[in-house]
Parts: sequence; structure tokens; C-alpha cells
Amino acid sequence: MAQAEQHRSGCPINLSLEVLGDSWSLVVIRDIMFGNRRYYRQLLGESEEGIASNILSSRLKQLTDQGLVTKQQDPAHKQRQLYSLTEQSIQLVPVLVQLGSWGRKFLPVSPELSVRAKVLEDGGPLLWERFMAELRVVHLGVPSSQSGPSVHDDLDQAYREAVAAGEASSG
Amino acid sequence: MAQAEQHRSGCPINLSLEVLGDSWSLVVIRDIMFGNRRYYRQLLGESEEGIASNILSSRLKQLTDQGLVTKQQDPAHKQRQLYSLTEQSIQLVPVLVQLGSWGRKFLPVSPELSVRAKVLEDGGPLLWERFMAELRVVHLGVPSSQSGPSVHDDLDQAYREAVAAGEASSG
DNA sequence: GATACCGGTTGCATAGTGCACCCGGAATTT
DNA sequence: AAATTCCGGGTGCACTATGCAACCGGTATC
Repeated sequence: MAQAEQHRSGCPINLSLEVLGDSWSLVVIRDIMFGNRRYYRQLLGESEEGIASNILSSRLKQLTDQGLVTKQQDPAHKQRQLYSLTEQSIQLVPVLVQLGSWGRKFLPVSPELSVRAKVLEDGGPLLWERFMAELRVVHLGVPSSQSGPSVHDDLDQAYREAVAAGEASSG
Repeated sequence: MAQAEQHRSGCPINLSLEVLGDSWSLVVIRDIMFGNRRYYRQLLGESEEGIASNILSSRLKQLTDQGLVTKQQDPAHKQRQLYSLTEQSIQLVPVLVQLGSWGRKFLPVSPELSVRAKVLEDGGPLLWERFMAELRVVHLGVPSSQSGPSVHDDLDQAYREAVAAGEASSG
């Protein structure tokens, strides 16, 4: 108790924004989710946007506190911390897809970085569900019940083809 | 030229977050969209979350600059400024629905404020399209090609019923 | 002619962001 | 064994954004 009203309102959109409404949280989740970056240095160094270390640290802490990310030690390397998604953040897939779809329509996106968004957009809810199932296997340790090609691999493949096409036309 | 790289990256999700990634922009759009609040004082005073006037002013200016909102004078009242959505912000409906849906699943939403989200969630993409068509009529002046009950009215009706039910059970 | 309404602005304190650099411990290389 | 690299961060500082309250001149209403 006594922690009663810490929220601006009980509106679902508002509450979601209280959790996700800044410019970095969803970028970090995107990198873990689509880029499969699981370690701090990966998230820091391989970030397209160049997030600062203190911001990344603060966001990972926040996301962990809010149950969107878990952190566990790599048993082989004492220092290595493995960051994973939770069911809660895995269910952000539709949000991220819609955000990406909207960005593709109205903002100056780069072709290479938007192919993944296009594939997910075109694939529709059924593809999202398959992707979420894969994320559950990787991040939650759910036993894999799927056969056939991985959505993650398909997304990466599409990305690599776009990069190759871009280099061919510009170089 | 020479305004070249003002973006962190060309990723659709990142670019969307550069535009929408703060805790107020989407709340303002939500109020215009679902609450049909079209004037500054309405947005200021009838806000569930109690936005501050300088923040509201700054957000409306930003959103206008980014093409998500337009502002026009009410011909009858010289002071009155009417804020409207644009096609770009109308197409945020799926994003807002997914955000609301996610919030409903994982955050401490209030029953009254989340019925709209539930109706839109259950209605699916076809309902979203109908709602977007209505928004185009109201905000863009597109001639109405629809008959039958309005989605907006249905959402409001559901909200009022939830309020009544809440009052009955708690009072 | 007074009052309330209109869309904001201003000042100020506090909190968050962005940047560069630094840190000690653990793992790896030589 | 010694040196280097890798690990997840922390620190200091300047700048910007947020939140609050009080205020503003013009306009419509009574």
C-alpha cells in the first residue's frame, strides 16, 4: 500500500506510454528481439543509433524492473550477463510491427533497414505469431514445437539481400 | 541539402520513435482521435492525465510541424483554433490499438477506460478501417460514404455503459 | 462595462539526455 | 606470468526537457 496512485491515468494507451514512452526503450527491445543482441556490449556497440552507455544501462534497469527484460549470468563466463525478453515484451511484436509499418509509410526510412518491417507487415498476424513462438523458444526456454524455416532467419535473409542489392546499385 | 543526417538511423521503428517516442504525443493524438477534443482548452482541461499547458502547447506545435496535426481558425470565433488529424495520424489507429491491447494485458488499467480498447481489439482490422474512414470524414472533410451506426458512437456507448456499471457496483 | 473564455507564455526548480572518459574484475593471448 | 582485451557498467558535466503555477492580451458574452 501507500504506493497507490503513481499513474497518470488508468487508460491502457497512457499506461503503455508510461512504460514505453521514450525514445530508447523500444529501440533496445527491438535490438534484442530482431537483432538477437543479448549482451550489454552488443547492445551498446552494434546499435544503429549509437545509444550512450549510461542511457543503455538505465534503460535495461528500467525494463528489468518493469518485467520486460530479464538478466542472468552466463554460467561459463562470470562477468557475462545475458539479457532476455519476457512474455510481456514478446507480445510487443504487433506494436513494433505497426510502428514499423507506419514509419515505412511516412518517414524517410532506408531500404535496407525496412525490409524486415515489410516482411512482417506482409506476413500478417499469423507470421507475427510464428515469430513470437520462436522468441519464446529462444528467450523463455520453451521447447521448440516448430519445424521448417525460422522467421528470424527469413528476416535476416531478406535484410542481407537488401544490403547486397543496395551495394550493387550504389557501388 | 546540408540538413542531411538529422536522424539517428533509417530504421522504421527508430524513425517512428523519433517522432512519437515521448510520453505525451500519442496521448494528445488519442484525445483528438477518440475523445474528439478539438480545441486547446478541451485538450488541456478534459485530459485524464492532466497535461501541463506548456507541454500541450509544445506538443501541438511539434505535431503540427511533423504533419500529424493541422490547425485552423474557427470562422465564427476568431480566437478559436480547431485542431485536426491528418491522414498520417489517422493511420496511427493500428498502433494505438495495439498499444492499448498490450496495456490491457499487462498493466493496471481501469475497466471504464479500457472498454474502448477492448472493442477495437475485438473488432479487428475491419473495424479499424471503418473507424479510420470516419476520422477522414470528420478531420479531412472527406464526404461520408458510410451508412449505419458510427464506430465512434459505439465506442462512446461502450464507455458510458462501463461507467454506469462501475458506479452501480461501487456506489 | 464587467466577467469569463480563448490560446497560449513566462519563470523557475527539478529530472532526464548526450557525450567523453574512466573503472575494477575476469577472460584471453602471448 | 604478464600484458592485453573484454565484461558490465559508473562518473562528471553541459544541455535540454519536464512539471508546476502564475500570468497575459485579445475576444466573446452577459
